[in-house]
Amino acid sequence: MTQPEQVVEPTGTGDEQQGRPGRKRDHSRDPEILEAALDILAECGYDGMTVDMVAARAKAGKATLYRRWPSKAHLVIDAVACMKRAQHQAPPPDTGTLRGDLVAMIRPPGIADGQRKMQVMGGLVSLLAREPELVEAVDEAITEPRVRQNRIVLERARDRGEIRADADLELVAHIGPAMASYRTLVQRRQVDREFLVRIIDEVVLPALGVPPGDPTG
Amino acid sequence: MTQPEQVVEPTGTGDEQQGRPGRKRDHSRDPEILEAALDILAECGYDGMTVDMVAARAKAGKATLYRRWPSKAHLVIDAVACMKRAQHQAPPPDTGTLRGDLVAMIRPPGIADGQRKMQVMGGLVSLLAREPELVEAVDEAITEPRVRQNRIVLERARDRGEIRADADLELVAHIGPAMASYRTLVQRRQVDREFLVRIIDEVVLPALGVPPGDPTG
DNA sequence: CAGTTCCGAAAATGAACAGTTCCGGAATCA
DNA sequence: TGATTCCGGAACTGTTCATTTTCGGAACTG
Repeated sequence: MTQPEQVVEPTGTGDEQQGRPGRKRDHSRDPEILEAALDILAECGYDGMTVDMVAARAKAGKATLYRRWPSKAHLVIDAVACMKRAQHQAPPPDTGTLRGDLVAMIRPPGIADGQRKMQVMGGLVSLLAREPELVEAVDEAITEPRVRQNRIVLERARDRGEIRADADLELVAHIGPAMASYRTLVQRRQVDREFLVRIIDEVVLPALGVPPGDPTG
Repeated sequence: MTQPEQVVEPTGTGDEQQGRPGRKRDHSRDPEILEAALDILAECGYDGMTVDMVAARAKAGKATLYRRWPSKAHLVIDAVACMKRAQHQAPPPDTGTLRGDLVAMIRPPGIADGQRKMQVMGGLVSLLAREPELVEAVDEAITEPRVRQNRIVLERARDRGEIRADADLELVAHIGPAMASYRTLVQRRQVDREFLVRIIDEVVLPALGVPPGDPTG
C-alpha cells in the first residue's frame, strides 16, 4: 500500500474487442473489472472492499486481477483514473442564461452518475487520509469535471454581464459539488433534481447577485 | 460489528475523580480513552484505527478497553456520543447583526475543534455506509450542534427583518458545514478564518438577500 | 501483613483478507 | 489433432487485527 504509484497503461483505448492474438497481456476484460471495482468501492469503501468481491462481481478469477494489477491499491487507482477517462467531454449547454445553463446541466443520467461518483469519493475518503498524494488524482477524476463545467458557464455569464463582476467564481463553482457531497456522505440523503434546483436558486444565483424572481431562464 | 447498539452508560458525569471504592466498574479513565479514540479516528479513520493504537495513545492496556466496552464499534460509538456531550452549550453570540453573529462564531478554539470534528466525520464515512443507523447519531454529534447555532442567528435575523423573509433557512444553515466538510474531506485543505469569512460574505449573506457591501457588521 | 480488586503488558486465539499457486477446461494456434 | 495460452475456481500462505487470557504488580481493605 505504500506509494502505489500511478498505473501507466491506459484502458479501453477502443482498439480491442475480444481475444486478440497480441503477445502481451489481454486487457479486454479491464472495463468490466474496473466497473466492478467502482461499484464495490461505492458500496463498501476502500477498506471494506475485498479483491474477491471485485472478482466475483466481474465474474473473473482473483488471479486474473493480480495478473493485470500488482495490488488492490493499483486496481483502485486505475479504476478512478478510468472514471476520469469515461467522462463524457460534452461541452456544457449554452442556453443564453446562467440559470438555463445550470438547470440544463441537471440530466437524469448525470444525477445517477454524480450520485455514484460521490459514493466512490466516500469510499476513498479514508484512503486519502493515508495517501495524500492521491488527493489530486481523485479530485481530478471526480469533482473537477463538474467544477470545470460550472466555471465555463459562470465565466460566460460574467462576460455577458449577467452577474456581479466581482463574484468569486472559483468559490461559487464549488458550491454544487460541496452541497452534493455533504448531502451524500454526511446526511446520506438523495441528491435529486429538486435539491439541485434549490441549490441553484437559493444559493448559487443569489451569490452572484442575480435577483430571486429570476426574469431569465 | 452488526448492530452495535447504543452504549447506555454515560461518561464523565462529573462525580468521579480517581479510584473510588465503588463496587461496579471504575470509569475514571473513560475520558482519556475516548479522547484517544477520537484522535486516532480523526487520523486513521475507523478501519485504519486499531484497538492497540487507542490503548497506546491512552496509556492503557487493551484489556482495559475490553473490560469497559464490548467491542471496537461500541467504543467508537461512545466516543462520538461523548463528543456530543462535550459540546459547549454556549448560546450563539448576539451582536445585533447577522454578519456580526456569524463572524463572532468563528473563534480560534472553534476552528480547531471544527477541523477535528470534520476529520472524525471523515473517519466515519466508510462506517456510515455499512451502518446506516449510525448516521443520525453522528450527525447529531458533529454537524447538528453547529447547524443549530446557525439556525438561531438566522431566525433572529429574519425576525429582525434583516434578511429575505422567504429564504430557505434550513438550507442556508447547512452551507457552512457543507463547505467546510468538502474542503476538509475532499479537497484536504485548511479551513481557516479567511475561508469561513469568505463563505459568509460570498455565499451565505447573498443567499439571504443581504447586499454585498455590508453596511452592518 | 494477608486478601481483594484493578490495571497495564504481553502472549494466545481465530477470523478475514491480500497476495500466490495450482489445476482443469476452453479457445487459439500451427 | 496436438501444443500453447489464458482464464476462472479453489486451495494455500503469511500477516494483520479484533478479541480473549494470563500474569505480575500496585493500591486499597481490614
